[in-house]
Amino acid sequence: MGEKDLRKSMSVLTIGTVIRLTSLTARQIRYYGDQGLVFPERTESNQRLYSLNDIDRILEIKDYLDEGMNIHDIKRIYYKQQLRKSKKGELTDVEARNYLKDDFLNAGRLNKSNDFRSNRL
DNA sequence: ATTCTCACA
DNA sequence: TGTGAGTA
Repeated sequence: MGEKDLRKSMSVLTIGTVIRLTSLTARQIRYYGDQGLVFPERTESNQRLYSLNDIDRILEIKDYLDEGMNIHDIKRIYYKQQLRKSKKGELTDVEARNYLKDDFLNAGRLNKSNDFRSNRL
């Protein structure tokens, strides 16, 4: 990983900045984090801090949502992407369990109607 | 002035 | 998802 990428992964932007850069509401931005789609850091005062990479991902999520996908579909996409990145590490296995566990928990109550799993990446 | 969590007439 | 309340 180069220095440039390192800078892009530095969490230094407050949610206010993210709002201006993405035209999304604080509610939506925080929600993506709650769903494990982005992982902003936290300051000692519990303030969320986003990186430029987070901005890219948030913008991407926004597009996917506009294209009709739901949080679950997007989760699957990033889940598969990470499987490809780390071919078979122990960390992946652990994270895989977390993703699935989280998936099942949320699947228990809400939306059972949206069952179009088309976007296989 | 900003952001955070929580909850819903 | 919006929004208002009550904080930090």
